[in-house]
Amino acid sequence: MKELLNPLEADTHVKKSDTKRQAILDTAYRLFRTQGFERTSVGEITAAVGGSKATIYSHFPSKEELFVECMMAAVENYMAGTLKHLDAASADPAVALYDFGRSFLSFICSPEQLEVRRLMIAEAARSGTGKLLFDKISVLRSHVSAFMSAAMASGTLRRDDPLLAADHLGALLEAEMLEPLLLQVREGSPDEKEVALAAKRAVAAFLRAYSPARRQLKPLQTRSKQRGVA
Amino acid sequence: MKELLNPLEADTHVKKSDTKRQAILDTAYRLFRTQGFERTSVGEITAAVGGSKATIYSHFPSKEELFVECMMAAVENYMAGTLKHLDAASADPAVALYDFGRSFLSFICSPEQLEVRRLMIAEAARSGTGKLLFDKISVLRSHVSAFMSAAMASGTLRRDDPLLAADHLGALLEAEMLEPLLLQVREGSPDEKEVALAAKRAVAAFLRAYSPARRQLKPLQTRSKQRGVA
DNA sequence: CGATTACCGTACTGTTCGGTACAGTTTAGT
DNA sequence: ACTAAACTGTACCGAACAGTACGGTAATCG
Repeated sequence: MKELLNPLEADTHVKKSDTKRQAILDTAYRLFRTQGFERTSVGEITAAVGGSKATIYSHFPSKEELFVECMMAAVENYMAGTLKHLDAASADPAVALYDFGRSFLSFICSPEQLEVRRLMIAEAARSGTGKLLFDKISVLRSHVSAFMSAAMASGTLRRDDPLLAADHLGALLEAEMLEPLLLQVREGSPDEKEVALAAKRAVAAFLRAYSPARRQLKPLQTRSKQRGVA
Repeated sequence: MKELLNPLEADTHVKKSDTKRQAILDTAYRLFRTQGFERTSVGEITAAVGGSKATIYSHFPSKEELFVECMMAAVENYMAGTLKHLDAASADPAVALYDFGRSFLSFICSPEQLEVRRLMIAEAARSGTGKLLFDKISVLRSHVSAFMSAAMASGTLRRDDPLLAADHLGALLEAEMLEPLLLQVREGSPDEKEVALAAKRAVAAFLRAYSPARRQLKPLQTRSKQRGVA
């Protein structure tokens, strides 16, 4: 019953049990996250998941490809964690932005996501894992950008490059907490209250920066043209 | 003549030649930056600097401490690169912020600084190197915060937490470029024109967010209290 | 000059790692 | 029950690694 879920996933190897494969992926993912790629040995994964090293190498051709599959699962998880907070668009864009910002920041600051972020940056050059995550982030960016575009069309935000506005919102959200967390100067994740306050300050600053201009201090129609990635 | 420059630096080892020590540090720093800690072997450093492995181990007790010394030099370099653009305060705070933002962003986006940043995040847990960098960043933050404080006192910026304003400015500056560069989705550093445009957009958004309020939409005296690091 | 000192080159030790071989054991489909 | 596949345990290989030992060389300084 469980083998017919997808017959074309045998691109690399033959078909094997799926539960074992998933158990290996889960354990390897956890160890890679907390220890990094080089400091995690296949023997350690074997001991943690239980079983034999040969089993791992019957499911994955190398440690490298096992790592890449873990990272692909990680970015899928990233998307599931961020995009689900984007559909509930409140009537007031201010509270919609705040709700999104708070849950987004809370997700970003979770220990697992911090570990993934560190790992992605550390191993960005390896097998193009960095691009893997960035492409997923781009999807999120374009979603936020669509929200911005709509808010600009309805007049609740000033007319500007919606993608730029999305980048600025994301940066403001991360401004207070991300750097010390990535550099591990604090021990654990911040609590929800701290996150909520940082998100509140970030959204407040964003709304001040992107509220509609009261007077035409600057020409409104200047849309910056093709600023980088589409 | 050169041995009397500092007689108390022999805390770890005896006094040796300084030029060789510096050559080892420079080479190791470059290799660590481009390849990371684990992927750089002492033999590789030896081959690149010329000489023998025993010489390295006569200057540094272990690979780990050699790495830490490299990172300390890196953060010193970081401070020298960022703080020097902060003194030239123009009359108009807008152009002062823009000048600082552009040079700061250009420095941050240089290949060497990107490599250092990746390395610091990757090896943040090792010997507290992450805290090492963050403490230096905090010095920069407090300098920018002092500038903000002065601008708020003179009425050119709205009254708010100056440290928060500094964080928001820094985040806006990095908003467009840092993430793809850290994840290595682009090949090299952006050119000066791109950096200047991103800085211009960031400073424009910042000035919109932190220009003095025209009317009292929100109470002005609400200073957020003790937001994290002093 | 003589002696101390830094440096070099090479070989070595002990360990760890990624990956394989293989024989035995469990599991699942029919 | 029979069989084929997946799985396990252990042992192994070759390579790479951090760090050491040691004899030889070049430079520095009295």
